[in-house]
Amino acid sequence: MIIGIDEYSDVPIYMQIRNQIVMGISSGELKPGEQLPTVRALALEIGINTMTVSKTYQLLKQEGYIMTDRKNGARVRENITQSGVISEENKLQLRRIVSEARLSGVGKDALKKLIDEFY
Amino acid sequence: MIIGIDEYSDVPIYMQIRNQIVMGISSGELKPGEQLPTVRALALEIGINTMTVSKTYQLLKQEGYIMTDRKNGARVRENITQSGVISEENKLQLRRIVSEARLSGVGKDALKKLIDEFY
Amino acid sequence: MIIGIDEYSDVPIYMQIRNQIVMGISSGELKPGEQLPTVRALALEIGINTMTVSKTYQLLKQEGYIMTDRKNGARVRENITQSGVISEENKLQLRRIVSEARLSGVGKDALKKLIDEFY
Amino acid sequence: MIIGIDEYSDVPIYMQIRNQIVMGISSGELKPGEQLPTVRALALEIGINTMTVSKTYQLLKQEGYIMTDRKNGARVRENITQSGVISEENKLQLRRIVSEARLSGVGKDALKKLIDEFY
DNA sequence: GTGGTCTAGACCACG
DNA sequence: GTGGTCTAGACCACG
Repeated sequence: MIIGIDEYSDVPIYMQIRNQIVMGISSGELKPGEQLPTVRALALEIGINTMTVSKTYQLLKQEGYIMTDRKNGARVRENITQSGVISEENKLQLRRIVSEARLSGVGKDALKKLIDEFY
Repeated sequence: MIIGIDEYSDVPIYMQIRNQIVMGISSGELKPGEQLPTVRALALEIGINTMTVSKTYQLLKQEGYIMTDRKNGARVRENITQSGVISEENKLQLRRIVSEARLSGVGKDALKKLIDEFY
Repeated sequence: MIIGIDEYSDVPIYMQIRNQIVMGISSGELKPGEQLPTVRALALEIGINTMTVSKTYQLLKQEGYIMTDRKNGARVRENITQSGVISEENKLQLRRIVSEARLSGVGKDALKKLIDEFY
Repeated sequence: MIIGIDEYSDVPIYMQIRNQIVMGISSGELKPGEQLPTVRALALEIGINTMTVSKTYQLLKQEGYIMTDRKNGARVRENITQSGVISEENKLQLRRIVSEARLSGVGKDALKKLIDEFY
């Protein structure tokens, strides 16, 4: 899986990586149990500091998306805990996005189509 | 329209206000041409610095949601420009939200229901 | 409140600070709403790096014990969320401590006395 | 006695095994003088490196919980030295657990009940 | 002035 | 070899 950083984005680098890995897991590009690159390898590949990647992995681990075993490095978790609900924060952000889309003249159906595309 | 700040949120205050005003315009709670409170009044009401509210209004103006003139203060724009498309940034955020929801075990339909609710 | 670091401990520095602050909040030494020292001040006082203190504050914030407002720095939260239950991890650790105490010839009552003392 | 490893835990594997054996001795599931499995057998059973089990046994021996001889392998000590006091480290950890429980809204009695349960 | 992020480099425990 | 921790120093957005 290729990870790309937008250096002009307001989103912190460790968060950009985190988001891309989460989307990769959801899309199936990253399979349950699959090895992630080592902290050092990913840092070298992207051209950033190991600490930044380390921060990403710790966040993903704490969120329950990955696990780190000391021998093999980081792996996608086999059984990701499913809360069954959307977080309040994501709900609020979704509401904001829908509002902005509506004011831009984007219809409901276009939004639902994107849901289908991304799901 | 009542504006509330979540002091525990990581979203900057000026952005929280901006988001609530945008959602207010979209929902119709704020009508086209409607007068917004003065910077000073809103700052006093929320209990924050005037500079922060000022930043919000400048952002909203630059985004084309409101217009300001020296005489009448800030007003919701009568004819907000409609690009007809969702911004790339919002698209990416939507994709992230959908991914997280999916991994949480939330179904497509639940997401589409929220679209209906928020639109 | 005075924070002391045991540099020979296996517990990471950021965790030692975190633990002491949590115990300070529980004992009432740190009151709800009370200002914590700034990241820089605490780092200087303890003689460690600001990053390490920053890590502590982020952890405490994520755990819901403190909040950071961008103007005034970090403060003890007024309304700490009460789960009403002991975490599974703490339960397991408690069980280990009780087992070790028992094998050392420490009685039940001595343990309960400590509960009273620390609560 | 069955030993289980939590691969998602931050507690090192050798420590998880050590803790379970100590709790097993305290609960009476492992009797004084009882033979422990060989390093190789236990490693095979759990599916980990022999080095890790070896580390556990060395620690338990050094702590005075077990004794090893070349002929019979490892056995639970008949007469574990009883200091009669709780170690300073365990005391500190107990204090931390009590503090966290208190802030979570858990009462003294619930904690004492756990002492009774685990003792 | 405040916390948040990031770098370059180092050392360590675990396995 | 792996992630986890820490340092010394820097820049930035927010308010």
